Amino acid sequence: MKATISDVAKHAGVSTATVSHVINNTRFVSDSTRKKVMDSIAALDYSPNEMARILKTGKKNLIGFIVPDISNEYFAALIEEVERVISRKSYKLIVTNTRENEQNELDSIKTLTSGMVDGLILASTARKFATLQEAIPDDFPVVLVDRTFPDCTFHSLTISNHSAVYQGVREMIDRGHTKIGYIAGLQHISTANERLQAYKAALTDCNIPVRSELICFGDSMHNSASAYVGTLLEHGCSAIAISNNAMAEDVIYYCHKHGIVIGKDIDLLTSNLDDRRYYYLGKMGYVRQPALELARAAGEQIMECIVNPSSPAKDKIFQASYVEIGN
Amino acid sequence: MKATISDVAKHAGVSTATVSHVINNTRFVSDSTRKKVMDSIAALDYSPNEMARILKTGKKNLIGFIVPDISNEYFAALIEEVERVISRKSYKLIVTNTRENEQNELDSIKTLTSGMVDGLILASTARKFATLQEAIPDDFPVVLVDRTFPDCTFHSLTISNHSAVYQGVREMIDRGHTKIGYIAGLQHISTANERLQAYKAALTDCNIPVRSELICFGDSMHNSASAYVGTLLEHGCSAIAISNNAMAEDVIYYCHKHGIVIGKDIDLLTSNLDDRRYYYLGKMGYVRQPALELARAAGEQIMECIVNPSSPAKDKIFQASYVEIGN
DNA sequence: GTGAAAGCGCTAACAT
DNA sequence: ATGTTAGCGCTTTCAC
Repeated sequence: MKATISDVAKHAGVSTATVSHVINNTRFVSDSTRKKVMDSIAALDYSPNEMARILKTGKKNLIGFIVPDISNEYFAALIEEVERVISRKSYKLIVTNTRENEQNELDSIKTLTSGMVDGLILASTARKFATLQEAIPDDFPVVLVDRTFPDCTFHSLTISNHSAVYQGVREMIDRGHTKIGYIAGLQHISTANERLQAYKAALTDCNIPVRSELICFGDSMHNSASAYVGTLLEHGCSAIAISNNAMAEDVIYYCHKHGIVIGKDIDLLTSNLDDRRYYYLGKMGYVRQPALELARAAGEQIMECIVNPSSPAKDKIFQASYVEIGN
Repeated sequence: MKATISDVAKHAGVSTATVSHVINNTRFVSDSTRKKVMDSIAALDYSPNEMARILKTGKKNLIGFIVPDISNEYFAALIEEVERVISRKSYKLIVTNTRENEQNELDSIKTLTSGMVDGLILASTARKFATLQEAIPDDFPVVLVDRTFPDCTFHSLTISNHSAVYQGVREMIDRGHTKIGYIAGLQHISTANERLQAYKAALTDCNIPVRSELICFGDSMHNSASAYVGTLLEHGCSAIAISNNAMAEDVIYYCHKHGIVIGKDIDLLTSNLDDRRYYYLGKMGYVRQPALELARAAGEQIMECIVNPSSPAKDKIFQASYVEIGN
């Protein structure tokens, strides 16, 4: 079995206190005893049990980040940047992936919040805020990121897509499109919902009827959207707006596979954190997400929550911007 | 503060043993006491401290996965698939990102292996195997994935790129290229090294001198490669092979930005798990990584290691394949 | 049907 | 300069 601190103490002929103090440099130990202890540690291949330490001290220096879809580069970027921010305060980041599954999310919350991490960043796929509130211990430091709820009482950091998507659809209309398809994401996700509303608002404001057969619902992840493109085209769409990047990539792929030239045969509105990947795929509308700013703010916010757990919930909203890319 | 099991016991007027048994359904409790306990749990918003439970029982049902670059979709795909596999055995996955930094990796190893997880999957960025061996407790269930070491004594699951890259470069040569640039990754990474060797071997076998000014070294992550493209072109390269997908994306972006048509002005050899993304970027050579197979095997292997920690180290090597994509 | 108490591996007063 | 020991929150044997 794995050696414990008392094994080391026994082996070195000292007390566990001394061993502990050697490990943590937390009080003076003479060179000779220190050496004995170090030797015993090496001899027994000892390393302290972090769980026991955490249990005792309550200090973990660990943040949890629960994401819905780790294979979406947008969330990957958030993770990377959050990690950067908190590592400067010598915190480490632990990530779990839920695949947009609420039960997975609840399981992760339970594992992480019950003594494992000091704080939690959460891009939630929950249906209702109440579910979350129930799952997370009172006063546990949490910040919601990317997605929130109308009745949310946690800190929340989000990106509003309304005006950018609205503008994107308006541009399509201005370019003469009247049959504009929409591929929506999971409607319990605040961002997905907001984007769909923006699409509808743009149409309505231009007196174009919102037709339900032109609106398809994907699962906000890869592989759910391509099936809809054909249908939308059959319905006569000359333009398609897509809720998020993962589904947009499906659509783009579909188009290329079928020889449909983007920006010519079809007008596309898509979204991501960085237009590099889309730059060369054809001319299209693009909703740019300020993901790094969001991640930085989230990292700083969770650190602040830990220091000051009862500060009033902030509700920071970043703005996505509409751009046109390609050539 | 957060309620503990003895708070609940006190509140319900029972012993901690009873509370524990109610929570875990581990011995009979009369309906009336059970109800009292449940009520107290609700009243105090109690949830058990997982760390304490782990400390006591040693059971965690948690696997750690340390990746070097979470924003690389290849690793994201591995994560997602590993999670799928182990969740079927009701294990959860915890991920940390090292950004190709060895110290980050060592820190993560320490956090995870000292009592937090039952097993570790590791795509290592360590320079030497000895470093790893030192950091990981003896007999801790580990499987190395994607990258390994010549002197590795852990289970290791990798993808050989030698023949695919070799073939890709040979095809370039067959198409008449003689000045073929190479953008290499971090050379302490086994895969990056293997690919560079394959490139050199292909040239040598065709009596084309390996010229060091045509070989550039990136960091295997985004944003390190684009700077080299101009240089390689100035040196007269008509073809470029790129070690991994993250850097290839830089190159592709660079080309499009500068009006260099892929498959016409320049020949490219790149690599990833899935050619979808590259499909429409022009005609190019492509090394396809069987990432999902790799991930599945890794998930199964770590589960087996946990059941049987002392089974002899396996060394499974998958084969990447060369394909031509685009049109 | 329930309780008392030991102990998981560690840290940190309190001693000396 | 170092040792003794209580206790972090939980599970589980043993006892009743």
